[in-house]
Amino acid sequence: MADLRLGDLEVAVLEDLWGAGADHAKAVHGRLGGRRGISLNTIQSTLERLYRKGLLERTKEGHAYTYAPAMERERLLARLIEGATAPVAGSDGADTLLTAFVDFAAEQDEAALDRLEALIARKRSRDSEGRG
Amino acid sequence: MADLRLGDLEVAVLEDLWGAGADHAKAVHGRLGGRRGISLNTIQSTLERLYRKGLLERTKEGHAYTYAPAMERERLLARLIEGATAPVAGSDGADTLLTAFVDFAAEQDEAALDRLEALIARKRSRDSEGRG
DNA sequence: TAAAAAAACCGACCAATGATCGGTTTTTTG
DNA sequence: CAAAAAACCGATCATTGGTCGGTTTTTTTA
Repeated sequence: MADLRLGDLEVAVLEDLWGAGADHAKAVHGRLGGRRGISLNTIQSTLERLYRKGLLERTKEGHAYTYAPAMERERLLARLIEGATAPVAGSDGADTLLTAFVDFAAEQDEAALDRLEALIARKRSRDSEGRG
Repeated sequence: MADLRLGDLEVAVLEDLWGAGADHAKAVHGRLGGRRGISLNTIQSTLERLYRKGLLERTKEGHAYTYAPAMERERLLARLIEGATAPVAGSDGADTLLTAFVDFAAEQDEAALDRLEALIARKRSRDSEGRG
């Protein structure tokens, strides 16, 4: 379940469903198909692939599947980070990766470190509050 | 220069050179080839590919190339994070990604958030010191 | 209930990329 | 100059994502 490769269309479909919440292949195609000149079949295959990857859930409503994201964007991002870095992040504890991320964040913009700290604080308070 | 896919062998070779600092194809093959039952040619191709990707530098010493990592592990990790997440990290500012990372870190182990904070603090002081 | 419409399902092809190497040329060097 | 070492060239294979056409199954609906 580790490494997760996503193509352009797969990401586009995910984006679409994060926006729409849950929908049928046809509707997704309606929104993305035109812009890309892509057939409904292609969208169906892509939905199926995302489903097999565990990134979409689906339920049969009447005759057609309704697809919905199986996780939020943040969760997927976390898995992508994990998948992309795990093979390279040495076994010397996770600090290499934490360091790398701090460097990365600092490169983005000056205020990023502040926001990162704030998010840590919020995460802490939520966790302690919510369960324990 | 964005997306960066690394195969198993490519990562193994990078690891090897982060350890060795700089070396010839033959030496890398000496260390990795046996374990994998891989030919010297395969190692050479892989070094070449990594070189083309900008992940290794090389200089001709005598008749053979000496390859060395073009960046440290942390820098590569940062690029992998960027490459893996950029297509999915919405355009709503970088906070989605920061949040995802905080979640990810928190999942790793309890103390990770503490270390992350410490690293932020250190990064800050280094930066202001260095070019303040 | 039988035809028409809709959607799933199946299988196929293409392109890119990483792993893998054999063989040939070039460069050293003894 | 001959032998050894390494680069260089090109070729094959597997996997994966994008792309469909055609067939079967399921629903409608006339």
